Amino acid sequence: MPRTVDHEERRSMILKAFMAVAAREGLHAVSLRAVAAEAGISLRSVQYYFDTKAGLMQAGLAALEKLSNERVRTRLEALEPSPSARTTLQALFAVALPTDRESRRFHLLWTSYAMLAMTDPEISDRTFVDSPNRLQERIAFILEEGKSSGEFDGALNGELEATILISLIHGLGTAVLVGQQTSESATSSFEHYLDRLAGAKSGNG
Amino acid sequence: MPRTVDHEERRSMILKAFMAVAAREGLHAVSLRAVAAEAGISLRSVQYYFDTKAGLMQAGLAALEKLSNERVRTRLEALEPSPSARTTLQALFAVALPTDRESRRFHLLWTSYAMLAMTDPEISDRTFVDSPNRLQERIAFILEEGKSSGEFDGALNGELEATILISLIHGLGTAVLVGQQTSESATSSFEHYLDRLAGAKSGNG
DNA sequence: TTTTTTATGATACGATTGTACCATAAAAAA
DNA sequence: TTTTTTATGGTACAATCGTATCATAAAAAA
Repeated sequence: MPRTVDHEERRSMILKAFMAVAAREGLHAVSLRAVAAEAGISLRSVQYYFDTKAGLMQAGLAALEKLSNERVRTRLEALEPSPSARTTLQALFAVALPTDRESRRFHLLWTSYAMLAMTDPEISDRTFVDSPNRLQERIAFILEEGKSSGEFDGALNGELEATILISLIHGLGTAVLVGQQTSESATSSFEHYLDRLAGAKSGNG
Repeated sequence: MPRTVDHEERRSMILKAFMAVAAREGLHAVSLRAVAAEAGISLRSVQYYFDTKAGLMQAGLAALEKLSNERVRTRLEALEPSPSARTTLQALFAVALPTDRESRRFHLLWTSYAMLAMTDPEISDRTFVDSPNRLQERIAFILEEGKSSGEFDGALNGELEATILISLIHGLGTAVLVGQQTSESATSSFEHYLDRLAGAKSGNG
């Protein structure tokens, strides 16, 4: 088996074990030995493919981000052709809500990483600015489309509304994650919000 | 000095050191020795007042919650007598926004604890349900008062709006904490939201 | 076939951690 | 004054961690 082994396949196999350990025991409790045991390989092999623990942690965050992007893309591609702005926003909300185990795992680890990045200089804190920024731009774009199609009022401030929407989505997601809200109550709240957003066609001043 | 020493004063002195270490190095990096060094006392003394690390961690969360409640209370008491619903909501938002160092520290540690509670059974996860629930009830009450005074539409669903408001406040707070939003943009967004909430007096169907 | 490179295992090392134990100074109680 | 209790320091211990080193099986290259 040695020589000619797919490095990327090997790395992603180890990263899968990393995610499992991190989700089960907490990001802070991840150790190279625990990841090795989870993957069924030796400590040395984890070192071989990620060099240091910092390398593994950084790769873990990158993998998390990639996974999230794929989930969003899959969800949006599953929509009917030319979906309405509201349908698209609903899909973005649904994929962000930590309902299934994989989604809950993502939320837990993403937030843990975000907090870690605030004290640990080895974790890039740009990720937690750039990634939400991209989502916010996407939402702003959806809102613009909604304005063009007459679904939303043309006077609606897309940038401001996008900021509110992404914060609301994130806030409701966290509330569901910690168990303060149920998926149902969070969804009703979001739908109610969309109702008013669509209904407030004449703005407020 | 021994015999007759104020235990509560001693504990809160150590907890202050605990907060400092946790905020500077991250909650995961807190050790009994680091707290002892920060407080300028011996490891043994930290053990004496908190017994185990789990005891210290639990006391840390309780202290954090108490600190937050005091901040909210102080802020609300500083308002003019009989403030409008909007003024009260603005104050709640302002105190929740991580602008000053103490507020940023609170947000970082609170969220870190919330994530920790999801994998560590020694940290009570009820805290992260009960505490937001109390805030949500308070917001709902404020909205009811606003409805009575005519500031908000009487048909407004207070429970639903409170859920949205608390999630929005939390979401914007986190966005500011990680640096994705500035305090100014978050504040504009919140004000804009309040505008529409107050303006949508005829509901939406 | 011999040699080199790749991938992996085993393990040792120094550092750090939570916990437990022993000693003792100081104050209160007798 | 003697005795007991409280508060604190010092330290030892076993466990765990990240990292580094040595050895080697296996495959590719020569």
